[in-house]
Amino acid sequence: MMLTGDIPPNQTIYIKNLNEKVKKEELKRSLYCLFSQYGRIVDIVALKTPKLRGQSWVVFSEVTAASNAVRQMQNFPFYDKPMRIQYAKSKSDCIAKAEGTYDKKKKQDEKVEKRKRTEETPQTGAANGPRADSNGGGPAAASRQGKPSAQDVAEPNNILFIQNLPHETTSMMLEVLFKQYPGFREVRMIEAKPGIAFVEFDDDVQSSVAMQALQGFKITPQNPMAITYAKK
DNA sequence: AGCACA
Repeated sequence: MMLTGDIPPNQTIYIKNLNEKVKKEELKRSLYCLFSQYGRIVDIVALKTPKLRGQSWVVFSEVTAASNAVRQMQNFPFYDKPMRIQYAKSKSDCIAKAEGTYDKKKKQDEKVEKRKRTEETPQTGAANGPRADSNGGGPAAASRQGKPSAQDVAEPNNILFIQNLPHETTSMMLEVLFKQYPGFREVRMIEAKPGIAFVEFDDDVQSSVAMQALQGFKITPQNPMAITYAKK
């Protein structure tokens, strides 16, 4: 059975059937969030060009991480669409560069070849207007500093309170993370309060397992999440 | 469906 379509293992995975409505930056962050459970991620490539939208490359530092990701996240519903994951067909530039095997000249030659091939195909002039590739503003890392004194530390219960999230975190991203743990019920976020979330489990044992597992998890390198029990 | 490194 050729689950990976005959492509040899690669430390980069190729993901297709991604939801094309998701903006590039958000997509990258969510992919990072989702796949960093399998290993160190070196790079994520996502382009919104007509030919490349709906696809991404996630580069791991280890092939084994990529292998696990291919198997375990296959068909995972992500933004309402099942991800289709394969190994990438070629080595990522960032890896070649790190290995010192990156050849810029050769690279350009390949591009020229591809150009020729696509130009042989006659184009019918049905162009859409240019798409605005609007970058959302950079992360305004301005969360409040607050050392809880012993008396306001909540006792263990089934609801977790998450702080220090990047402001662009979505409930979908958190759901992806927390639903890996048994007893997961739901994520709640409040429009007016970015950077925090509540995650509910069936009971306090299950919420505690998830807390241990995800304490300090970084959705972006600057944002280790801080998990406590919610106050009742 | 679509394999790049803007």
